[in-house]
Amino acid sequence: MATIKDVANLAKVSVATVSRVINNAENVSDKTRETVKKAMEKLNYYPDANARALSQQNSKTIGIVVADVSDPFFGAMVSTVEKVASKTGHFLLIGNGYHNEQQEYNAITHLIEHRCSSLVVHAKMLPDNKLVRLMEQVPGMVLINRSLKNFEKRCISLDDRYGSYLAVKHLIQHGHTKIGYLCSNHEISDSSDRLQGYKDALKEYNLEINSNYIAFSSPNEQGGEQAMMALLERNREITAIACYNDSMAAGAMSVLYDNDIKIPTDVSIIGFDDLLIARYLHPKLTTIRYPLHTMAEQAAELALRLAKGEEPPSNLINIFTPTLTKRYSVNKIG
Amino acid sequence: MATIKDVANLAKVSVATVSRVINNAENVSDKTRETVKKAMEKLNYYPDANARALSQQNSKTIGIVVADVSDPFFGAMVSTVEKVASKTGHFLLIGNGYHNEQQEYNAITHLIEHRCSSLVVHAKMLPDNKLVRLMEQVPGMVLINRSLKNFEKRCISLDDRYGSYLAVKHLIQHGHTKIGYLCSNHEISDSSDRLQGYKDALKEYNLEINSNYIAFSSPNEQGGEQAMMALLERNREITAIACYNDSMAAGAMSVLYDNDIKIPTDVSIIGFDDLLIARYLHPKLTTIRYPLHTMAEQAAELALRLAKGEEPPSNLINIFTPTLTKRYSVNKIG
DNA sequence: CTGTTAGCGCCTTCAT
DNA sequence: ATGAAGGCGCTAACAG
Repeated sequence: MATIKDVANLAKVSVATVSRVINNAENVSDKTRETVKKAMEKLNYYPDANARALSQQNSKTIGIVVADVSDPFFGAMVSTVEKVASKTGHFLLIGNGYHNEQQEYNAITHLIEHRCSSLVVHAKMLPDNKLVRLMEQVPGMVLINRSLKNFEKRCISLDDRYGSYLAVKHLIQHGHTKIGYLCSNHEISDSSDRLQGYKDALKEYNLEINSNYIAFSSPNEQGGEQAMMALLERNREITAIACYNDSMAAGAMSVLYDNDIKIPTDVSIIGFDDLLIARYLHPKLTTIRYPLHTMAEQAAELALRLAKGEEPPSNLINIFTPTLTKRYSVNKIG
Repeated sequence: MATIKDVANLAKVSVATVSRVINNAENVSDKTRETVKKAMEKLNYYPDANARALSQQNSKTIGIVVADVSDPFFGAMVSTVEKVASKTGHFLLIGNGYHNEQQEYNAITHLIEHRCSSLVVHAKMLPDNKLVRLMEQVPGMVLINRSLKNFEKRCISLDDRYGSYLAVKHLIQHGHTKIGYLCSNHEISDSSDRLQGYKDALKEYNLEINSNYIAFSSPNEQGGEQAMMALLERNREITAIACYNDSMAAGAMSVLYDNDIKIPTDVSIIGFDDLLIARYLHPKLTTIRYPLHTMAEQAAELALRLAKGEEPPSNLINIFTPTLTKRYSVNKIG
């Protein structure tokens, strides 16, 4: 692969001049610029990004770690950050944590090794203390979907508990009292917070919390199927179901259909996240909106600022509030 | 950020020794290794990946370009390649082409600049001649979902036309004769090939090709809605619909429901790709299986081999054959 | 406007 | 088993 030297030789100029052309410096005569460009073209020259990063001490790349790019939730997150990155002339490096502490850690350190000055990190398995150490070392590191003590200003998260509370309250206000909950079995705050929101709503309306009404499984379609089946086995009286997320709701709906239970006539169901799929299930899913796009965008911009040594904007929203998106999967009872 | 020199100083050894520890070289005494590791720990040392890549002339990273990571189809593709990468100790660099020639080109050159020795490229807008030039320059570059003349051995693609033919034949065999087609409006071979497959099947059974039965729109849920509405406006007699992909099918189904048209009682529908969503639509979608996982895996492994200067395995499958996945969205007519 | 040169952080012979 | 030193490709003063 051709180097800057090859180009300089061919164009009969110094490497400095070639470098200037690469970087669009002003002080190069049009004629020289032309010959250099021709030489680059002829040699199929691609400036080595690693060498540039080393020399400039700046890799112009922003890193992101998510649990799994192939999950639509994280896909949307990555996509948003990518847009911010490319708009500011950065390249995006992605790491997958796969819901595993060690892999989350590896992903983050990999990005640090690549000298990403800005980091948007979604890591839920890594314990606080390890995260703290990393946050101290990397000023451009921002946490998304998690709030870390003493670093609140560098965290963008959602009030999960409130979102879930909203969902269940919506069901209660439609007359439901026997409300099941499909819970994620991941041992992270998202799961416990959302479950807590469910309980909050029940308590507020003096409804009993029945552990038979709660089923745990993986927070995806298949998990939704399993959890729904478990719930069905144990109860016939449930008239409404709140779900950890839209994917579980989709799985649950398919099981309900298989059992000839009509939605929302027989059973109402509500999701969480408001992913694309919610609009294309039948009936269209009523759900809780997770303002992922805005949050990811803010996180990316914050990371960029912090990396430059700037302060977080004073009006920055660190904890977002979910809202209800009404569609057609919830009915008044009776 | 600490450098190898800092570590060497603190550990009172030379940088060479530190380098050996970093690379797990044999010839370092246990004692020295210990002190060096302690020093690294103390300084929060992260070896600079850019410097290593430069010095080793090998970035240990594989690059992938897709149209859009946030699209579930490409999410799955990226995820598969990522697994191959991490299994072989590589890091993954992702570029988005956004269905745009210039952006596809930029994405690829970015990856080349980062000295990814292996490249898995999904680029459909870039014309053949540009692609040829790149393929010539980068021996570890592999094309996915596209076949390039004279580079067939470095391409992994699907027989789109046959897949679509299979789908429509399936509908015909269920007695349908008035069959609509929801076509992608992207001007790429995928669109025209799949449309051609639709026509092939009709011809084989001596059915008329009616241009009123074909609607074009974006190959996503929203496009499916639009195309379906267009079809509905123009025809009442259609009893079955073949779709460019599952996303369009999902959009179409939601429109059919909105218009009180029952699936599959009134209208049968068939998708393409067999993404996760197909199993969670109601009714579960009959579709054409795109063996994406296998294909992406093969592409990644091929790219890795080629980068090492090895030949493609002789038994490599370059053109995959789609298959039919029967579910519940297609009925016998009448 | 252009060239010379000293690093950037790390690896890799080659000595010792 | 360890150290010294040149080089990877590029940038950034500094000179001219």
